[in-house]
Amino acid sequence: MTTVLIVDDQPLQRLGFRMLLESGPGTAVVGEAGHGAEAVRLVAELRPDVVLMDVRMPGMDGIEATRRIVATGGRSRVLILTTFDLDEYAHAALRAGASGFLLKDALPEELLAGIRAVASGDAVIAPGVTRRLLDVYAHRLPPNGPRTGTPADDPRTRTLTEREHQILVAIGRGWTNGEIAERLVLSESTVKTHVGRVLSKVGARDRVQAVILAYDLGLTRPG
Amino acid sequence: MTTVLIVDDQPLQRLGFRMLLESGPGTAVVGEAGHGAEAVRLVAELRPDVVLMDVRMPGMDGIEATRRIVATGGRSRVLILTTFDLDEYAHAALRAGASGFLLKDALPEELLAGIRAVASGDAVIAPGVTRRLLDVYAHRLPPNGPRTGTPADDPRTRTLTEREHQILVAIGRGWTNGEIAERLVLSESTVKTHVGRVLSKVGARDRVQAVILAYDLGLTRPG
DNA sequence: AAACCCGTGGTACCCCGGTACCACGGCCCG
DNA sequence: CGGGCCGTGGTACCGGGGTACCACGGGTTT
Repeated sequence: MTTVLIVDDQPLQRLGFRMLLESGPGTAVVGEAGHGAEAVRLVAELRPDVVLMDVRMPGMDGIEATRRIVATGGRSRVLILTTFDLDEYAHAALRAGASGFLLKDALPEELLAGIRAVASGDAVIAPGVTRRLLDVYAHRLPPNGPRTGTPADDPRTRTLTEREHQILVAIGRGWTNGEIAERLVLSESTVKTHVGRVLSKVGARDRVQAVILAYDLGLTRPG
Repeated sequence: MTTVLIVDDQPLQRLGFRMLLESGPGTAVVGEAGHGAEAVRLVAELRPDVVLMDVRMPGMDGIEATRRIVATGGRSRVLILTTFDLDEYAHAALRAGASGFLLKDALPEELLAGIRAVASGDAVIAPGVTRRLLDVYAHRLPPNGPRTGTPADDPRTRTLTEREHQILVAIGRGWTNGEIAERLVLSESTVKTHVGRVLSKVGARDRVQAVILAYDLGLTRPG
């Protein structure tokens, strides 16, 4: 019997997962969490075999929650679920230590299969994402996968600093450089410097594409 | 017994709705559709009391599907479901003839209550959206609601022309004016003219905010 | 026929955004 | 201690974006 913790900010979505998992034999839902912090807490308490983790959540997101769960060294394995088929996401998720990465538009059987696979120690990646992941990792990592060693950080892929992340979020909200300067209490020059670095790091040619990226990464939530 | 047709492009989400509706007494799921066109077809065939309609779908979206369903004059009533709490959305949905508008993060009980209300002829609007809707409609429409008569189209709220809509989508993809001109085979001057009109119509001060709007409206899909 | 909307195009102007390059203080780590 | 990295800031330059205003042909409505 595989025990599962469901993490998603939408009650209705959780219900769907719960119904699915409880209808199939071999899986049992031992808990639900509505955001990242709660997930981390419940994993420590319930020690589930598999954590079904949504990426986009208010407060602590799925990636960060995954990072912390994996860092505790427990035996729980994290299966990331997201609506979007985006490379950056997959990379971040796997770097955070997730054992799998599936899209929410997966068929119920695929999801069940994924949970079984992850529970038995395998890794699962959504079909569409696999090939591009391989393209990226194949030539710079040992064959046993991304979990061993730090992915070589070339400056282009290097993660954003806290400040830069903050700037990216601000861009994603549609703020002008002037507004960002105002709200973060900076000079516009500084903002421009940061924006420039952010754009070059994430590979966006202008702030418009950075906005798109912010949405794709879930940094900005519609509405 | 209220019959319901579920329309959502994500099988897992449909499953959640189905489980919920079949567990509660008084509601029965008579069918599922994965996109707008299928929804229109199935409504004509199954004549459900209520159509549970997602907004963001590939191909024909929920708004357009709603428009067509309502246009047929059947007795099916449409309850729109969306992830996002956005005015424009609500307006478009209600203009299209929907009987209700709920957010996907609603609690299961709220959803059931919404379906019951819509089935019995009432209108339902998500709490957060209600007030702003009233603010907009209160002073320009008769008290019995948006369904009677055309909402006075002042130029600011007037719907985009087909071309302008196309331009907005292009902006949402992150294209520069030059790229739009190239791909749509126009002069850059013309593109600028269109862009300007789009921005003023949708109330965006620059293309960055138009991109955000495009995401919020579901014109652009992440990934 | 006149009025209107839509799509197309142009000119002119200004400002914001992005880049290149540089500078300095604080901090941490080898 | 010296070398990075990070955050802060500046100057200078230029290209694209946005606005204002105008123009014309084709279609529909009045």
